[in-house]
Amino acid sequence: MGIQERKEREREQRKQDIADAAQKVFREKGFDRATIDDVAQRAELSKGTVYLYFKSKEELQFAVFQRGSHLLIEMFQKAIDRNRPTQEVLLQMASVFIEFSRKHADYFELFMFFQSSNLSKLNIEKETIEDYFYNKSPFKLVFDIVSRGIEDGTLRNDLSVDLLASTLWSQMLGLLIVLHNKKEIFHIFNVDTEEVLKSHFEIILRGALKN
Amino acid sequence: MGIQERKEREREQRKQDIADAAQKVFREKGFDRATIDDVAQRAELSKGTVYLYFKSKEELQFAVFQRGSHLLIEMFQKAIDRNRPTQEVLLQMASVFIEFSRKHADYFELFMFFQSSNLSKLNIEKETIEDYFYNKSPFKLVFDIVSRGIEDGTLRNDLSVDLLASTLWSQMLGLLIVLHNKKEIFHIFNVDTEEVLKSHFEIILRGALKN
DNA sequence: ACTATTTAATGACTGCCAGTCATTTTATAT
DNA sequence: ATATAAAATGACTGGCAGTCATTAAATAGT
Repeated sequence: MGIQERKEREREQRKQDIADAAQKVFREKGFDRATIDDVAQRAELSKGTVYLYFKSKEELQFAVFQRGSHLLIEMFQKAIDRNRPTQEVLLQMASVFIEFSRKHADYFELFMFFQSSNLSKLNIEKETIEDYFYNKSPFKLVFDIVSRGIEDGTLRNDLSVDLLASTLWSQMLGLLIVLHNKKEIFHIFNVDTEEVLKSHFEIILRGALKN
Repeated sequence: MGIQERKEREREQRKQDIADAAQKVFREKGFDRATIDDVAQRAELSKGTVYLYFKSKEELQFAVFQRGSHLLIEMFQKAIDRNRPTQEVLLQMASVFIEFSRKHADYFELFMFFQSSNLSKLNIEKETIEDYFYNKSPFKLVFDIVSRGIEDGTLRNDLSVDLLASTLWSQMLGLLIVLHNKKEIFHIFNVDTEEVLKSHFEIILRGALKN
């Protein structure tokens, strides 16, 4: 009796279709201006149906965020050349992240949004959020490379892999958030955001490499 | 004819009163749940009057943010002991910032909100925002101490004061944003946010101090 | 093939609220 | 005392997230 399974697949497909529609609408109008009716119309469904698949507008937003996250993972994977020295790979990843924040600013702004909200206060299925962090976060890739870096002696070994990876990732993500769309503001202080990134790497590398 | 001046003062006073009310209401209900009517009622004024003084709910939010920023400046000033070595003063400031993000989480969440929004897209008087960055940002204090640190040889001198100060500030603010309210999430990766802060300083100090 | 039952989809409706604006009240000028 | 200007009011509008009673479609039972 494959009916259960087929229904399961169909349900998943519909969910994807709605997320597709949401993605387009959010990109076109921006999250705040977009309405659930817009999304429903785009997906050729009624508003009520959208709510059968996503419990809130925020959950829909989280679904789009996850797609952005997935894109970042792909970009990382494409960029990582495991034949190159670890330091180079790490810098390459950072560079991909910077590129992501610029070329896919709409996605990156979702990163900013969810970093800045108290996830537990959002009307999103807890399971959905946990599944993301357990299974779908791009951080996992960073962990792999940092792990290799500590093993091959590139990175300092007085901090645990978990800790060093978490720290480097958080610093990078945090910095990108603070710099994003702030060119003009940094110019008030006679600084360009590009330079800040460069000096970040100057400081971090000196601080994180071995010896 | 001091009527002009008196009126000016009264207007400013009323603005403060409304901001006071907003601060209380936002703290009690949270920004999203709070309504302008709540604020008006708290200030014993009508909704329309609130809009005579603030052009949008966001502008009211920005006014409260500025109070938080002012509090942070005061906390910095109280903590800075210019007789102590620069490295110690810098760490002391970082420690105050961490304390601020915890003990005044409602204010800090406004920092997060405005860092994560595109300021130019908010319905806030441009002049208000510029005035803040030019005259009221706590970053200025960081700049002073970093400047001293470069002069007295504590900090590396191959980066300009503006640049090093901007970088250290952005790293710290970004990291606090990423860590805030994320204890549980970091635990998924076997890391505590406290440790991340410690290792941040390990890395930054090694990377930013001279030689 | 027909009927009953379960599952999916619909869209009119509700409640809420940011922001507006014609009207009223209060303060100042003449 | 009256005219004019400035400040305050609150009823009203438009828009939208989320709900739910109703309808339609799919599946199961006989």
